[in-house]
Amino acid sequence: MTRQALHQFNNFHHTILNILNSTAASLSQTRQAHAHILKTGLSNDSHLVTKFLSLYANHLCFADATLVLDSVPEPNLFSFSTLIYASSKHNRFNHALRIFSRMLSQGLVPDSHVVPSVVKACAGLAALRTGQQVHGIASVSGLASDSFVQSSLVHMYIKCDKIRVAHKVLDTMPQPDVVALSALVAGYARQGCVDEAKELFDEMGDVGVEPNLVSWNGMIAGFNHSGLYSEAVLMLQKMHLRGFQPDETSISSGLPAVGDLEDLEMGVQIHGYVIKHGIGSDKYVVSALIDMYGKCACTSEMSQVFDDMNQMDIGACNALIAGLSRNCLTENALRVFRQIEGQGVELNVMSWTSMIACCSQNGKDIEALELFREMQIAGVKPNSVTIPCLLPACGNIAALMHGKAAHCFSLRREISNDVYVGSALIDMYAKCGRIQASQHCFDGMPTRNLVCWNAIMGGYAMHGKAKEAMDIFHLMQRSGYKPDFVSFTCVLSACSQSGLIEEGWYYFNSMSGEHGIEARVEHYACMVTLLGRAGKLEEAYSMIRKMPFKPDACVWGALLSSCRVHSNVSLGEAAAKKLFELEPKNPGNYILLSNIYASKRMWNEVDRVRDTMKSMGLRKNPGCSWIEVKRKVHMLLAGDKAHPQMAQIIEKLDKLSMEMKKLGFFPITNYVLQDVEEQDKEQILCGHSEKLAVVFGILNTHQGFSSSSN
DNA sequence: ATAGGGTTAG
Repeated sequence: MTRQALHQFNNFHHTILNILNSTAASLSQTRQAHAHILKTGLSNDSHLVTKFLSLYANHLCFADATLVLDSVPEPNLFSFSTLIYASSKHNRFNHALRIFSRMLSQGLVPDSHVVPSVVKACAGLAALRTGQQVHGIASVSGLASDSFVQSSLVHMYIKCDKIRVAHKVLDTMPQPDVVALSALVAGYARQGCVDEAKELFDEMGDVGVEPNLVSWNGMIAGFNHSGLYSEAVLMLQKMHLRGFQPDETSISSGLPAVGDLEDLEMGVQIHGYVIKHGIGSDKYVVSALIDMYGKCACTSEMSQVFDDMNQMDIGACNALIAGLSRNCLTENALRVFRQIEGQGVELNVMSWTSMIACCSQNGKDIEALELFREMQIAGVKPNSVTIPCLLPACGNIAALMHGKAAHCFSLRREISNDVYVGSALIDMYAKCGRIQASQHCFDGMPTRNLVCWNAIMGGYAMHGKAKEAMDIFHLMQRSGYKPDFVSFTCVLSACSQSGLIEEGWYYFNSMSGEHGIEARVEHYACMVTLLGRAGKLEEAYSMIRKMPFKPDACVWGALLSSCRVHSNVSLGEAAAKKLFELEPKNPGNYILLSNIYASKRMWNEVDRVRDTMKSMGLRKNPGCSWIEVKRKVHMLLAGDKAHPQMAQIIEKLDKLSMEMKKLGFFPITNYVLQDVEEQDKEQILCGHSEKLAVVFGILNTHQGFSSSSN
């Protein structure tokens, strides 16, 4: 070696030592040093190897780190441990587990340092089986009494929703620490086991552990997560009284509960606290404030908080979209959504799902379906919340094909067993005229909740199958479910569809009598429909007058429809008068009234109503009737599965409904069925083999219409 | 070289 070379080498060596001792060595420095080490053959030094492993891993260069590990003939426990620790720390859980299994295959016995990192990886992946195996290995290696190991196991079992197992592990700890206890408290509370959480929290003192800020926060978050809003808020107040300063976490966990209680006064008070304590720039706090104002219907305050935010955050954006959606400001929500998209902030599943939910809840069904498509093009994977948000849009416009596609999607993503997905599928199929498919979904569900039962019952009610609906109502109770107000809406509407007056009264009276549920406005609407359709119009009217609250448009609408059926002018006028006040822009009400006049040949009155409509710029919305037609076609096709062209017919129907809604009105009914009476339409669609030819004829006519206009 | 609590979509 020449003198110069030796000098250079010494310089290098010096540099390398400096680099290795500084924790903040840059990636290029690390690479340079590593290259040098490889050239000069110092790579058997296990201390150096470990140092490189840790440097590479902390720069998230796991491939390089693994390469270093590969270059050593026999890495020691310390080297493995370092890499596993770093992998876990940076959420590379699978990597951590791979390295761990390599470590085991080299015959190395894990120690109390490496096990917590491995367990953390299992927790991160919610990999219960692997976690249990690691637990076994730790026990065999005599590490089960190490407090760090135990603490990590507690955490892992909580993440895997095995709270009781976690509790057992904790009970074996001679001195459970505040960390593990707080995690367990939060775990219980999150799962809705409030009593256990409270008990554990209250008994912390007895074990010699004082609950700290984190313990309190865990309780608040847990209560919020389980829907126990007043408990959450109470906890927040209590901790403050006990001398704890609520921090960012306390506030962001407690505020959503304040919003759900619509306690604006407290919300504003907390907002003041946030400003006073300078924690208003925390992104979680900002999101929670937006959420709270949104829930309290204070949209301008909500937007103010958003505008004052100094850093763009997708969580806050999502909260804003949800808030606008909640307050029916669909256009604004869409604008915000597109703005975010344009600003280069990455939209996540929640952003897309919120937007889809917003559209399907606010009458923008086509937009919801289009957003779903766009979302997939954008490469964002829909989840088990996205599907139940999308499906109502399919049902609303009887878009069976889209609904089926969503069903297939949930089967592929293995989320079809989710109770919300299942319930939404049941409802979608029913609305598309496929009650058999609804029943099939219901039967296939491994777990059910009340929502599922209500969905299938509502489906039968919708199809006018009162017997089936009532059977389900009783079967549900025998299966141990207590009916709620939705269940009664379903069973009552089933009765009203089939004119079962006696049964209707029975269920209506049993509601408050046997089940302790106060009748709501929708239950009264069902009863009005039931009585009205049976021709007991005066009785229906007195039902409305006896209601303990202000009748809404549904109730008056039910009366008006009944008056149409029975051609009752005087009561029809009374109902219409109320409806014109409640929803002046709904053309359906004017049409119903004019139909009543027409049935009595009161042509002057007919003209008067039509003139009013015209002067208000209203016109008949044929889209609604078309969707009804379509439902019937779906229903009828379901009974004729053998028809060779069924698939094409349905596909055409779906495409058509999309196009027509886009056009803003409904050519088919206008164009072809314009002058056909209701009962004739019925005949066209429910006749025998000609029916399909007729439907096809309609479609072909429309096809010609639509292609020539394009 | 180990550790616990947070917002927004049904």
